[in-house]
Amino acid sequence: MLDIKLIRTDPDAVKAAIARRGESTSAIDEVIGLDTRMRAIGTERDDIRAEVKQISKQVGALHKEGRADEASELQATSRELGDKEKALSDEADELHVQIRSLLLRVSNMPSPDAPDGLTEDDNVELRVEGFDPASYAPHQRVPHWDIGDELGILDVDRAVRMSGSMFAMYRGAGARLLRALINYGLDRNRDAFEEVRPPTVVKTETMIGTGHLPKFADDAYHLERDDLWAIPTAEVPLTSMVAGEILDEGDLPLRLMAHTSCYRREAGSAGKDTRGLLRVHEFDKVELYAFCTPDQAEAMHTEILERAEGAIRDLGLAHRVLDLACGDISGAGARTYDIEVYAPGAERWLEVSSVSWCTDYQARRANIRFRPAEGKGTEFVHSLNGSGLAVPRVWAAIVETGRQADGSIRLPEALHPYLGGMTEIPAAG
RNA sequence: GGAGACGUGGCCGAGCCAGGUUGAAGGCGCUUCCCUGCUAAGGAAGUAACGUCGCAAGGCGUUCGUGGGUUCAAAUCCCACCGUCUCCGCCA
Repeated sequence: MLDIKLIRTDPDAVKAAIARRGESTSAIDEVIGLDTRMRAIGTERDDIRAEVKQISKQVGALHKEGRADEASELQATSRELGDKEKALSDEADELHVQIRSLLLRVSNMPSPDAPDGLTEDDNVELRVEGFDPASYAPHQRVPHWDIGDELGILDVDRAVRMSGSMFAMYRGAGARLLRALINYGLDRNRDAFEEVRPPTVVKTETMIGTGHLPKFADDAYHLERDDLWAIPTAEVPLTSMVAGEILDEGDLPLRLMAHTSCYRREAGSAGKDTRGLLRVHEFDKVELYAFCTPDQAEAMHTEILERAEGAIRDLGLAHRVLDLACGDISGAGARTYDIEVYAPGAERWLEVSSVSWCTDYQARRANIRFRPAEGKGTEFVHSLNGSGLAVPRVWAAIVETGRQADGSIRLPEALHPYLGGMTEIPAAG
């Protein structure tokens, strides 16, 4: 959520920032109008409330002295004031609700450093590593869904039979590889990040905190009977962990990581890029997360990016890093780096991590503050997140990249300790 | 799921059953100061967040789980919801 005070004092700057995303700014204007009215009404209401309080004290005193008849006159006055107060109060509350619901749908302001542009074509490629299109042998040009069938390590057909399209099932060495990736993803960040295993089904309020609701309700699975939501990413419960709390500056940065399943309806994406593991409704992911002070944020953003990229690099996968253009940054982010791996069999770049700096946008929604060591009062924290390891697409890239001439899969050295010494998945036969 | 008890400030804990000057006693913790060779002990003062108005000092308002209601006035009375605990039931 944006800062209403900033909207009041510098509406043009806010609108200019929002416009960089290609988003309409009409909600901002609407908010300004409603806010002006709400404050005028609020002041009037507060004055009346103060008067009622004064009168009530007098009434109390009069009753004590046994002068009830004098009190009844004051009571009548106060009753009238009370009616007025109620009307004003209702109006102010109504305005407040309107303002909040408008504000909840406005995205974060992109950082001034984020590249201009509205589509993914405007993203800036920061670096490419380990990628040489000419280097791939024909046996590496087999898509993972075919490899999965051939080796019995990925069973999409049966998964679809039990759950519908865009679900997958890992089997045998494939399932073990998945588990290895998760442990690898967690262990390499254990030096600085606390491991958390949060609930994966959460309340509406929790989804609002990160910005996934109300705007993106269609993208999430909703358990209607209990009004609970299946999380699309561990970012949701991790943000909520300290919702409503005031942290000590000494506790910052607070680094957390979590492995969870993630659930996404992927509304509107049926049919495109959905084969195999390219896009699935349920997947495993290790998420890296941090709360910090505004001063620490930039360094933290770099740290998470480096950790996420390091995990990919150490698996020996070709990848590139993109600095997302304003229009391609998700709602809560101010600046986002994407990491994409190259899958030679599927012949495309696959997004495996989105490292976002959300400034105080989520903190404001979830009401997470810190008490500065120097000075007084409280300040909103900054929140940052990024996938430390998103399983399906990394799994796909490993299997395609590692495929050898005989059809066996060479497994990255970094994973060997997590595979009980297994160094390759044998060819079919 | 059934029955009961409970939900107060950073923490503990009064107040609620007899509604009134209670942002809320007392204690702990914390901060500053005094005393002291140092430490301990002791003494004094201070110690919430948010909104709004104001250059500021400060004023006003909101918040005693959450939301409604009764009343001139609600931490205190009534209702609903959420949560915690105990007992029963069920269960990996």
